[in-house]
Amino acid sequence: MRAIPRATVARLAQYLQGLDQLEGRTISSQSIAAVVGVGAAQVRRDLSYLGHQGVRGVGYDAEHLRRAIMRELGLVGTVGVAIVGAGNLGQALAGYGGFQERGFTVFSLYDIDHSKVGGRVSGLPIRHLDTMAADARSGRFAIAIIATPAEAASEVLARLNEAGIRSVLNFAPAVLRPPTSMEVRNVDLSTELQILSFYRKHSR
Amino acid sequence: MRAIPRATVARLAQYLQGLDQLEGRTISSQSIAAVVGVGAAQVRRDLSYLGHQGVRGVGYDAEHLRRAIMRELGLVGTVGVAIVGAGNLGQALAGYGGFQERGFTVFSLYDIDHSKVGGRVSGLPIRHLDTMAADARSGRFAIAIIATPAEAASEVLARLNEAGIRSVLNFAPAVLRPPTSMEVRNVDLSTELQILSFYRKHSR
DNA sequence: CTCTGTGAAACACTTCACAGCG
DNA sequence: CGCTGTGAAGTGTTTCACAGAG
Repeated sequence: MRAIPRATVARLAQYLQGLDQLEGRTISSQSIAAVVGVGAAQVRRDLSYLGHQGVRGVGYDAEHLRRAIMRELGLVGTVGVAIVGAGNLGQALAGYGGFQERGFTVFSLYDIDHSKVGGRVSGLPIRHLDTMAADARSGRFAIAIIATPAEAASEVLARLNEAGIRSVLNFAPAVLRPPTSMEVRNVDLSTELQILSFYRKHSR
Repeated sequence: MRAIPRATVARLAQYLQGLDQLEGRTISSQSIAAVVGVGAAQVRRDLSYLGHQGVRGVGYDAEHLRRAIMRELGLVGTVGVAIVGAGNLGQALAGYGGFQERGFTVFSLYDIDHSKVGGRVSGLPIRHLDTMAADARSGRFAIAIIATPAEAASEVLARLNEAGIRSVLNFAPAVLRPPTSMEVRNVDLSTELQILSFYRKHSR
């Protein structure tokens, strides 16, 4: 029963968001399933990885469940995040309001452009990339978001690895081959559009 | 052997990117595998869904393979894309240079803010959301990217569906429940960070 | 009687290992 | 020989269906 499947981890995060849209002290697997669009059996199986959280005949206690999921996802206290690359995308991400309310705090942006370094974006400082490793090691952030051009991405990834960062969200359009010690999630716009293109073609 | 697995479709898009980094007229499953970080057997299995494309003892013809993948992904001619929401993120996406070279053309951004409508971002016009359906129906775009606030997302999705758009990439932090006629890929920053948080916790 | 938790079956996807083609 | 294409085995994930708790 140990070792939560990767697919389940991804859904737990969705259930967490979904809980916000549900009313009532207790909720059933059925109602969660309806909100996130999966089967009720799937929800029960997923939640069973957290141990017995529900009450038979009644459902799950909403608040208790929220905490249990957050604990399992490591969302205790505030998690520090760094944004590497202060270009268009980096700045847009810095302006995204959802971090704070989800328990994430952006510590800083990093760039190598001297005309940007020292400035601020959405209230966040832009620091030089060379200072990143020290900030990482002193625990200012635990997760990094790569928002650089493609050419810079693998270099940045190597530096992050060296600085002991294990979790990376990559927005650069590059195929990154992370060391096994790292967990990298790629969000490549081209790839996503290409996948959508396939499903468009195969829907008529 | 028909019906390409979803997982394979996602990798085909990656192989396509990976081909750019490989030299030579012919390439082996081994070399593709090395570039995108999967097993060679996986690559061969995936490519076999395209029919017999390789030559035993030699490998795959790079140019031929690229075309075969593009054809399968529906990347024939140029595919039109719309960006809904001309805020921070929408503007950042509009400035992303990778669309053109991958065969996608952004037709327009859409917004409801009258101070934005009529303006331009990165050379692209911002049109009123109310004109979107007509543009969709006249074939100006086939894929839409939602870059609105969370509250607006499901309303936009409904409008897109009504306008006959089947393929949507959603950047709004909302759990969207698409009709079965649509294929929606969600890129939710919070969800991604929460998943990364889990793997960070479970790596020490 | 309702709704959870879970064996067991079904399904989906990946990897192995090798026959066979060029 | 080298490298593809693919049965067969293995692994991971989802769904069914129901026992059992409240």
